[in-house]
Amino acid sequence: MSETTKSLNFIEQIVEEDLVNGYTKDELRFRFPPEPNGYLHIGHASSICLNFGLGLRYNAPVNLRFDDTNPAKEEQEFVDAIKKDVAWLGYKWDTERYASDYFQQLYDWAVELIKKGKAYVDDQSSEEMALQKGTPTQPGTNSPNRDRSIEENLQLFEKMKNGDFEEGTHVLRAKIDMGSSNMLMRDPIMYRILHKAHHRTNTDWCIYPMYDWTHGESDYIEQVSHSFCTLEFAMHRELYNWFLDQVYDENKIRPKQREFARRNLSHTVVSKRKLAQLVEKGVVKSWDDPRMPTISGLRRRGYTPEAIRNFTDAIGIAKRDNLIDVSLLEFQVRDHLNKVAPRVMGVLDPLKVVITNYPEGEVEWLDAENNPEDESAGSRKVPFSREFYIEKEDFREEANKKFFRLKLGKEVRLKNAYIIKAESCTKDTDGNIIEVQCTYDPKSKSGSGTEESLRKVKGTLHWVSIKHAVQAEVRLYDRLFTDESPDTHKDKDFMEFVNPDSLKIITAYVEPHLKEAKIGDRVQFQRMGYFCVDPDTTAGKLVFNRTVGLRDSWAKIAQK
RNA sequence: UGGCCCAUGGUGUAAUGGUAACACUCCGGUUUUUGGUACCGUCAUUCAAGGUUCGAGUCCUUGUGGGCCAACCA
Repeated sequence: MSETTKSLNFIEQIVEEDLVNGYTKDELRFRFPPEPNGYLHIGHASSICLNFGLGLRYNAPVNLRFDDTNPAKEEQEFVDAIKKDVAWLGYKWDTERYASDYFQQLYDWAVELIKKGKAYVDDQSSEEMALQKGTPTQPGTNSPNRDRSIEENLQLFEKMKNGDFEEGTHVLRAKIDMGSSNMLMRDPIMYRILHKAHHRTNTDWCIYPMYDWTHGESDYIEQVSHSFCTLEFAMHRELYNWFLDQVYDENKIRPKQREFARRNLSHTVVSKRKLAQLVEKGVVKSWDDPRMPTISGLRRRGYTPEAIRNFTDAIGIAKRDNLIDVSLLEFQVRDHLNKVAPRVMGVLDPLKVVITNYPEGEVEWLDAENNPEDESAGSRKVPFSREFYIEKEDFREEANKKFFRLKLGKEVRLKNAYIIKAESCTKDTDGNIIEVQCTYDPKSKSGSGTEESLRKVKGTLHWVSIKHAVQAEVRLYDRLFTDESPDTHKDKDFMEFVNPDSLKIITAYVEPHLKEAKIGDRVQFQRMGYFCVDPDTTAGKLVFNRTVGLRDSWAKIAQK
């Protein structure tokens, strides 16, 4: 064990300081509080890993709390999807909570605020209230209803709750300070009327608490010690604390809100509205399309939970604006898959090769290592015969010495098989090469230990015996947007940057044993990249998604 | 004519007043039956200007640049 004391991020430092200044370890409690109004995406992963990571680090409970205060947007379907994604990422929440569990408590507290003269019912239109609210540079003015009597407020609020009013006609407001430089403190709305069924409380309520009134109090009810959220909530902290002051009991834990910068990933968008647009416009097929930055999309793409966790770990957490290059994410999948993905051979762009001196009809089952990074992965048998496919790009009639592949008159190693030499090739009437004729060195078989087999030949190709090949649909993905930050241009819509070539579907030929592959299986097609079996796969049709290509230094050389 | 937050290489993060670190990317090299992996090497005096200090990326001031705040959304 090396003594590499990893430096703490500023969030961990806050917790450490609190541990020094009075908190005991068993008082620590965290929460991940999604609104069940959509699918989780890569941006949420940071928050999930931050909160659950803290839980793991301090052996503290982490609640999964659904912030379900707006029945107009929230659905059970999203609750289920979120639970699935968090669990898939590998985290276990202590208890599953819902802000809606606290509706009664919140209501009771609101009544007390009214009694203390700290909240009032306003029956102006939202336009009137907006006008009175002022602007960031101009103070607001008091509502004419601000000094309504406590008795009247109580009656009105009761009526709101009982459903006596139409939507939009009355709200309950906290009486704070219309002159505050913080707009959120200008008598914020605590409750609004919504005659809508809630996915959990159904029609029990027709008044619903607003985020600010709900969030801190929910943290307090759950005795969450640290409530971490993104920077755009920084201004809410003052209000969070004000609401907490109204109900706080000194013998209890007082939750502390702190903010961090949301992580922005390059070449994608993450807002629900924009992702929905991609689905609706048919740019992608679904919310879990492998090109989507959703957790479900990444999962389908073949990303592993480990890769995503390592990614969030590597990018850290801070307060400054950021745009994280996708290469950091891609590195993590490659890094993990390199260790765990079995190697197989698959030809994506086939060119037929015939070994003229190999006996017709003969088949040899050759040994192939499953993973050079992991001896315990063992080996498998791969069929070799007279005719097989190689990649079109692996043959040239002539090429310079930098081309370590098959060319006329030169030798190359077939992975796990023989050394072959290209003798001639045939072309169709358009001049396209359609077949290469080779000879092989029978004594050069891989692993045979003969002098010939030990010969060093520059270049090793993957191949698939034609007679044994299994056809598979392969979906090759590229970044969804050509611009690194598609939705930050003032003069251009993000849809203008959609990459028209983000998906390419081809037919590939793969090793026969892949017929047994199951949905979700991840493999490396040697020299080609990492692939996983898509859920569209059926008994008669194999479908692979390319998760990510291998690093390709040849492509860089070839470009020059 | 406001308030709050932020500023370290191409990217992300660290350095807790003691002489800029780690990862990715890029470029170059070694090993290799994957042009993969692994390994080695190159790439910044920290937005600017002042100030405090023996010493400043770190503290102060003033600029500059960026983000956030006026939903009965979260």
